[in-house]
Amino acid sequence: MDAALDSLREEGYAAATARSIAARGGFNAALIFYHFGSVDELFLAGLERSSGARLARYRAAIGGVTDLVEFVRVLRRLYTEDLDAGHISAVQELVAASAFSVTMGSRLAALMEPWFAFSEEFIRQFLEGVPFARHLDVRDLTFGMVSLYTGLETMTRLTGGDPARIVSLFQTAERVARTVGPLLGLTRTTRRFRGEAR
Amino acid sequence: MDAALDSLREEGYAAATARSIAARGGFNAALIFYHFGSVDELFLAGLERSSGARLARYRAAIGGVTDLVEFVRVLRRLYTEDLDAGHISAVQELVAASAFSVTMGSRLAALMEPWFAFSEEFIRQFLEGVPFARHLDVRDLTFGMVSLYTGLETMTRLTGGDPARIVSLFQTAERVARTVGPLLGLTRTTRRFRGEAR
Amino acid sequence: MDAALDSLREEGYAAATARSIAARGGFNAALIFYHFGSVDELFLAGLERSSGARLARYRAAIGGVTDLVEFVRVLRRLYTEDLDAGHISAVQELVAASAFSVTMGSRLAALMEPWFAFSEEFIRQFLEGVPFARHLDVRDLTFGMVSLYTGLETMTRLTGGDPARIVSLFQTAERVARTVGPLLGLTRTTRRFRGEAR
Amino acid sequence: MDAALDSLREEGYAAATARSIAARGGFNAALIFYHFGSVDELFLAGLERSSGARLARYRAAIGGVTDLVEFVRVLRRLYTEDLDAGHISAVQELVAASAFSVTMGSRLAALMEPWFAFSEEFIRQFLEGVPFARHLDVRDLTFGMVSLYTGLETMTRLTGGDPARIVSLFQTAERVARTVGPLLGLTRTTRRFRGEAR
DNA sequence: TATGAATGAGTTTTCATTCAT
DNA sequence: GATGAATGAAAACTCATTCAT
Repeated sequence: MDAALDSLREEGYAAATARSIAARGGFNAALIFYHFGSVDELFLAGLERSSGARLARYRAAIGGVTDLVEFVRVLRRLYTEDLDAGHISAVQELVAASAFSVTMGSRLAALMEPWFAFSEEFIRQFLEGVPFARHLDVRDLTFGMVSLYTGLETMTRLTGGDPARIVSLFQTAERVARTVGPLLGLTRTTRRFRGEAR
Repeated sequence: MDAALDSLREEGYAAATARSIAARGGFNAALIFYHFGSVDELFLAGLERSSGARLARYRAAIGGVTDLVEFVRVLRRLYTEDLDAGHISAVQELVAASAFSVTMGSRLAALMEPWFAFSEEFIRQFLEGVPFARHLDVRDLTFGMVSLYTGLETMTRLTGGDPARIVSLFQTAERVARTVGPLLGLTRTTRRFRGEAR
Repeated sequence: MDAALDSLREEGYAAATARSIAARGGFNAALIFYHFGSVDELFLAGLERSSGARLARYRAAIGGVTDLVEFVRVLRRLYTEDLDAGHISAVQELVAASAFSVTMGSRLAALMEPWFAFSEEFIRQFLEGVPFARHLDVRDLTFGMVSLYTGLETMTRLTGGDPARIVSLFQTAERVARTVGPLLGLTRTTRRFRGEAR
Repeated sequence: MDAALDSLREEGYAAATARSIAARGGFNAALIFYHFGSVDELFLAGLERSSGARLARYRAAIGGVTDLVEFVRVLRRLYTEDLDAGHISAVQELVAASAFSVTMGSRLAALMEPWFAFSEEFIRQFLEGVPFARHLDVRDLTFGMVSLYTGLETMTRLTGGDPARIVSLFQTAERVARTVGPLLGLTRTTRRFRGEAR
């Protein structure tokens, strides 16, 4: 699975063939079919495993954040980590490649489901008690956020992979958060300071 | 070129083979190589042509807009049009598929350049005179906007292609624009009312 | 025809396609078929033309030579000329490529026929009155000479195309001629001095 | 490898396609790529194998010969054997076909290297102690001999493949050797008769 | 559980040649 | 005499997958 994901992010879906994966992992290509049935299933298995681990990390890091600025900051760290590790690359490759395969598409969609759920839950919690929230559809925000998150990766790669843009972008986001957040009452920092421990 | 782009959006990059394109267009597959040299070159030629036409349409529709709400509304119309026509699909397919090909990647990046330029110019013009703008890096906003724009397409397709989500999302965006715009002085409606013709 | 022969010697038979020849000559590839019927026929036509011209040159330069050393010297000049001009290259390419085509093979053999005839005639004349000649079969000498002549070109090209080897080889040949010629009575220089003008 | 070489000598390079080789050998054409990567690599592998075996045979048969006439005789036997087996044909086909491919050309040149080395070593040894040798450049003789050896094959094939010419040619060579050898002291027969065992 | 070999289906690409204009 | 477009046949090569061992 490691070899498969490595292949995916370093060479792309088209070049991540059974032979190439096997070469990378130092095993016989037929083993892929013995254990996983097909190359795509191997990718899915790998993704399932890594996806779970990553989601847990996101939950731990983001879960209790109630401040918009803090949120942006944490997200930046997570994002650059993921970018470095190539996690998003791997997913994006599969998503793009199997966008037209009904089976693969739904398998991948299922894989993303927990992420949508987590995002939604988090955003919902974040907006709780915020007056402005009645203008917002949480599902829309979730969808937009996930789309942006993955879209950034694609665009970064396309434009040469320079992470500077991403860093700068998160800084701008932070400044927006700092300014807009309070205006919309999107920060519950104050309340937190009133003493409830977490 | 039509057949190629149709293939690209309806079957995806992997299935958009010379043979399949030729079958769709009713001509001999060898013609692709005779005229374009390679399948990828054909895709690029098609994209170049459609990209120019689309950009012109965007310029015409968005160019003079100075109101954030109006902007969101126009963008929604353009986006759903594009989504229907499959323009973004075609680009996304190519982008994802050639993310690892240095040559194709840079060709595509070059193709997107005018879009970045247009977005940037528009955003810059939009923020002119807006006090809040000093918190914003225009290049970041541009990058984020383009990424979101294309990312939405991928995610829409992955989750079944239901356009309802997109419609709803733009409605939410409109509501945000309506509320946040004035707060940040992002609307120059007032000034426009002061009589300067456009 | 010029374009075809140029293609042949500079790119080799496999790469000397109708399209490439036409591009080199600045005309439409279909013209080849209009005028010559096929690419191979074009090659043959070109070869026929150049072969005649070259043979005339050989005849003029070698015809009256009766001294072995002089012969080697003249041959060296002709050979390096041909090597530079790529004449032998072109022939060799065709010979090798059509060695298994009965039609092409016999056409080429026919093309070489005058060369064999000339060589044979020259050698025969050269050996006239030479006592050692009774040990020699003129046809064998001819065949060997032509084979060596063309074989040298192939081997030169294979080993990097350095003409220094050829130069050196002809020098060695000259020294052999100088030593061996008189021993075998292969020089009629003396007789020529007895007054017959040339 | 056998099928490939057979194809090469019986049909020529152009017709020795993966399909034709596979048909001849009774296996799937894809196997060629599985095992050798490309058709050319297969040819090289085959040639490498057969070249080694042939060189060993030449060494054994020619190695100890010190008499020029004997040498011609042995060479005639070897040559007709090779001609029958098509060894030279195969090489010539490859040499001619890949004369313009830098990679293939150098691979083939490397393959011929041991032959040049062997020829040179043999000739050097042969000329040892021969006074006339100071007129001769051993590298030139080697180059000329190899060129003639292979050139004869091409020309034989071109002129219909009749081996009679070759037989006759070697007979002439033998007669020349018989006459010229002693004149130049190219025979060490005498010395051998003086009793030194070999 | 592992492997090397095998294969069929499919891909891009090339090219001589034809043909309507 | 010239051209651009078209095409069928065939080439090299790839790859997921199978299978005997």
